[in-house]
Amino acid sequence: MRDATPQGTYKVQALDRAFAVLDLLGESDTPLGLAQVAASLQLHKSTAHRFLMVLERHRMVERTSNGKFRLGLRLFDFGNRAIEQYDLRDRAQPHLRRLVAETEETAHLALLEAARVIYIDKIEPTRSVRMITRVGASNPVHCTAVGKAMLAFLPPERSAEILKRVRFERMTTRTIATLDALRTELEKTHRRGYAVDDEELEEGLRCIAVPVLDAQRLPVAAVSVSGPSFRVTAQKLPSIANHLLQCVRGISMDMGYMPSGRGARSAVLA
Amino acid sequence: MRDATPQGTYKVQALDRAFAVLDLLGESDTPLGLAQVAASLQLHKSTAHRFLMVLERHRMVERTSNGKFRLGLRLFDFGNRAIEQYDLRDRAQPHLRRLVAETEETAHLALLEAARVIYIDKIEPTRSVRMITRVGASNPVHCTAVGKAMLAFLPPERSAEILKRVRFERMTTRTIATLDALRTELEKTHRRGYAVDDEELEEGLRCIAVPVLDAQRLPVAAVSVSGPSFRVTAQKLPSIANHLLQCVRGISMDMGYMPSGRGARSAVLA
DNA sequence: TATAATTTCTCATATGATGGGACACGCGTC
DNA sequence: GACGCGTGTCCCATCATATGAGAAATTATA
Repeated sequence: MRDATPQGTYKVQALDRAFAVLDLLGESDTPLGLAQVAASLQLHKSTAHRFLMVLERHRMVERTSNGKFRLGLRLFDFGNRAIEQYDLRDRAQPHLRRLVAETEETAHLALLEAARVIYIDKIEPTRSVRMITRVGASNPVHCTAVGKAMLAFLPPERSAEILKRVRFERMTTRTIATLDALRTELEKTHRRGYAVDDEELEEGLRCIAVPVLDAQRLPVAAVSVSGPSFRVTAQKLPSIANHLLQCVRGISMDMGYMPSGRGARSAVLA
Repeated sequence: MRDATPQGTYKVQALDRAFAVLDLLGESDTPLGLAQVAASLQLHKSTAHRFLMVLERHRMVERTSNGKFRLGLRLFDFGNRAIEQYDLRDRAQPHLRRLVAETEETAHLALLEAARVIYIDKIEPTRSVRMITRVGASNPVHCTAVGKAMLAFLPPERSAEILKRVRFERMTTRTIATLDALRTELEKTHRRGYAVDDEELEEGLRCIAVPVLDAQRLPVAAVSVSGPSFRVTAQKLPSIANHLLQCVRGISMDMGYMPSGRGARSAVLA
C-alpha cells in the first residue's frame, strides 16, 4: 500500500527502509514508539531500532521526552538548502505579499515536478481561515490551478510528456477525469491566460493561477490565489487574474527575466 | 574531517553513505556530477551511482538538465513536516513581523538542539541588506544571542548539561572563548533579562535576544533582533529589548502559555 | 572523427545488514 | 512484592545484500 514506483530498478534495501521510516514519521502527526514503527513497516524490532538510532545520530529523527520518535530538524536544514537553489522563492515573496494584500485571499507559489505540483510558499491574509495546504506538500497537476497554469504554457512536447504520467485521481465530483477533458481545459486556459480550479481539488475551494515565465518564456513556477467559492466568485476572476498577472510580471522582473525585449509578448502578459 | 560523532555505536554503512551524499550536495552550491560525488566521498563509481539512483527515486536528489545532481524537493517536504510539529513557528510569525516593523532590523526565531541553535524562521525588513543566515541553519550556542538567551534561563542542571558540550570555536576576536567567561556572561544575561551578541559571531554584527518561555517558564525558543553594529548601538539596546519582550510575551500568549497565574513573574517578563 | 571522460550496467564475491532471541526496564494488576 | 505485559536495548551467528572491478554505452572534447 506504499508508493508505487515500480520501474525503479536500482535498490538499496537499507535506504528504502530508512526512508519508509521517515515517511511513516512524517505521515503520523504524533510521535511514534519503536514498537509502532516496527509493526507498521513490518520490520523486526532490532532492525527498526538500529535504523532509528542511526537516523537519530544524523538528526533525521529525534526523540521526545517520553522516548518516542519524530522527524528531526536536520531535515528542516536539508529542506531549506534544497529550495535555496531556487532563489525564486525569496524573490517572489514580496510580490506574493502584495498580491495577498490586494486580494485578501491566500496565495501559493508552486513548482512542477513530474506530474505533481509542489507548493514552495504560501502567504495567508491576516484574518482568514487557515488553509490546509502545507508548504512542501504536493498535489497532482490535473486538479490544481497552478498545475494547469504551468501545463498550459509549456511547449507541446514537454506537456505531452507530463500528460502521459497523469493518473487522474478523483478528488471531488468536479475533478477532471479524462485526458481529453484535461486537454480541452488546457487549451481554454491558454487562450484565457489564466487557469481556474473550480472545486476540482477540494469541495468549496476555488483557485486561480498564472505561470511565472522565465527568460525563454517557459513556465518555471506558478502563482495562485485560493479562497472559498463564495468569496472567489466567477465575477471576481478577471480582476483577481489581473492582480496575478501584475504579480508574476514583478517576479519575472526581479528574477532578471527581461520582458523578452521587443514585440511579440506572450498571451499571458499581453 | 567529517562530523565527529564518535560515541555513535550503531552503524548502517549504507545509510551513513547516503547521508554523506546528501551532505555533500547540500554543502556544494553547484550541482555535482557522479564522478565528483564518488571522488569526494571515496566511493567507487558504481556504488555512488546506485546510491544516487535510489535517492533520486525517493526524490531526495534530482538531476539538472545536464545530468548533474542536487538536493531534491522531497527534502523540502520532509523539512516542513518536521517543523510542523513545532507550531511555534506559525504562531510566532505575526509577532515577529510586528517586531521587524518596529525595529526595522532582521528578526530570528531559534530553537536549541544539543549545543547549537537552529534558526527556524527569519524575517527581514523590506529595505535592508540581506543577512547571510539561512533558515534551517545552525550555529554554536556560545556565540549567539539566541543561544545565550536560552541558556541563561534554563534550569542549572539543563544548562550545565549543555555547557559541557560547548566547543568554544572562535568566530571573531570577541567570541567568548572559555567556559568561565561564558558562565559570567550568562549570569549577566539573566540579571539583565536579555542576551547580547556583540560581534561575537560575525564582525560588525550585533544581536540581542530574549527567550520564549513555556507554561513552566522554561525556554523553548528565542527571538533575536540583529543588525549592523552602527545601527544597533549600545544606547538602543534597552529599547529594542523592550520590543523583544513584548514580542515574546505575545508569542507565549498565542501558544497558550498562561502568564503563569499569580505573582512571581520571572525576571524576563517583569 | 578520433579520443577522452563521462555515466550506466552486469555479476561473482564477502562484507555487512539482518532478525532471532536474551536481557532490562517501567508499569499496572493481582 | 511478585507476576505479567509491553516497552526499548543489546549480542551474535547466518546469509541475504550491498559491494566494487571492470566491461559497455553514452556523452563531451579535441
